[in-house]
Amino acid sequence: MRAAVPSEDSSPRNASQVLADVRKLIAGGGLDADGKLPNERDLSVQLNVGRRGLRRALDALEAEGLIWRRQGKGTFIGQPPDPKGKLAAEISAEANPLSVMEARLCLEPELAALCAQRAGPEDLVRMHHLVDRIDQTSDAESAELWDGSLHRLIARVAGNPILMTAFALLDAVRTSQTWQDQRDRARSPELRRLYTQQHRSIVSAIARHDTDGARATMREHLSLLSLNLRAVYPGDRP
Amino acid sequence: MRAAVPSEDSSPRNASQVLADVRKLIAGGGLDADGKLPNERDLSVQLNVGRRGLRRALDALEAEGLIWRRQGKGTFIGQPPDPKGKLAAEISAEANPLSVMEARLCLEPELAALCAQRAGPEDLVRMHHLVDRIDQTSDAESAELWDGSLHRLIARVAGNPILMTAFALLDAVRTSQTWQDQRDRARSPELRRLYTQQHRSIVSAIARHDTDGARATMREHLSLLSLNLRAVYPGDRP
DNA sequence: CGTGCGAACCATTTAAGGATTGGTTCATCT
DNA sequence: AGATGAACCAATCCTTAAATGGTTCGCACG
Repeated sequence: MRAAVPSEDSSPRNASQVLADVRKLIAGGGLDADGKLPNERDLSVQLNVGRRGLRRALDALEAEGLIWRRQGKGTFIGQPPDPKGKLAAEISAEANPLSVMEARLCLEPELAALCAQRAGPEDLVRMHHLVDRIDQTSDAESAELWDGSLHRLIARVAGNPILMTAFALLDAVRTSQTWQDQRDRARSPELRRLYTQQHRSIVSAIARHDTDGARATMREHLSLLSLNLRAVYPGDRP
Repeated sequence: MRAAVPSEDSSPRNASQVLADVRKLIAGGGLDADGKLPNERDLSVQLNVGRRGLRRALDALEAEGLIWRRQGKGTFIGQPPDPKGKLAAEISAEANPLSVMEARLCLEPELAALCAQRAGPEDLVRMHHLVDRIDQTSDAESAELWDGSLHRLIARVAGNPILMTAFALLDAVRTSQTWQDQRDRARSPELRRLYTQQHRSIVSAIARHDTDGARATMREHLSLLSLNLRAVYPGDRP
């Protein structure tokens, strides 16, 4: 490809082609459970572009909030987990799915409210990107990653260190547990549409800086999740 | 030593000699900054006792609370550090009094609501007892301690492991900070009466299992604290 | 037979070294 | 001047061996 078009105005075209290729890769699913992309050296060979050119595409996607990168670790889709979550999980007692959901219902509406107070234009653009990704992804595992990323971004933009750590603990517990049952992910198209609508409502309330609206829509979303969880995990209490 | 007294009633005497030797070592200083003792194998040679005998002495000292041991790590004088300590310190570096209060306003009303669902008779007795103690204590520092105990009890009775961990971190950050200004504690009799009234309202709502009431009264209490805090720490945001 | 002892084995933590991965710089080419 | 590939740098991870406390086993002695 590069050899075929070396003398054309290759720079803008080639860069946008690479960007499109990486987008396709991100959208295509089939990545590891942690959403890890191939390393830069492999990916540049795979996409037939120099590493430097690839990095420029990755820079753009990172700015959009669709990927995160860490030197020595790799490149991953979505938003990064807060490292304090793992630490917090070490000192926390065991939690079951119902108590995790209960904690989410207490915490995340408040985070959404704070996020609505503090979100800037760039944050909102990223949230919209993530909602789009959730919507457009067909495989359940990727949808889960994008979904988790949206919630991570909201928690981060909320801007409170202690609450962020609390959220990170929830995030760490949720992603480390094997009670992610297959049924939990087999979402009917109906349900998926409803979730997406709820995500859009949350982000819309945040965009309007509507604190109460954000709190209410997040609570609504999590209540629905809670209902579905209880159908799978009956129990008298968390 | 053992060779010199093999035929006497050596067991109790030898054991107490070993115990005394280890005590001397503990009291003598000259250990590392982290209070680490030599490993058991070295120490048994040093004190001319078998490892098994040494372990019996160490068992006794551990039971007395003078040392702590961890497999793979070593034996240390004193008590183990609080596992929350590192994480709380990290959070503290990013937090300020306003953000701590903000987190309290988000978290503690929810804890009070869960507590109202789950409190048993014994819990209520303890809560009333603590409220009485806060009321009856004349010095500000003690009142602060009882106050903290009440909030901790509420968080515990709420019964959610994740939220409990979040609260514990919040508590650790709060109590470790030097922002505990003396003015913060010099509460006028007027204000103290109001706080006590609020504490009673909270516990009363909890006793009635009035979830919304508990949430509202806790929020009211913390909002007043927040107001007073803002008077001391002006700032546009947490 | 019961108890103590040393040796051996087991389980957890730590440290070190090499491999992997992203971040940056340098030299060369267009 | 900008793009490119190669080389170098810095951070993270993984593996392995060593260090350390926890426990068991076999033997000796009273």
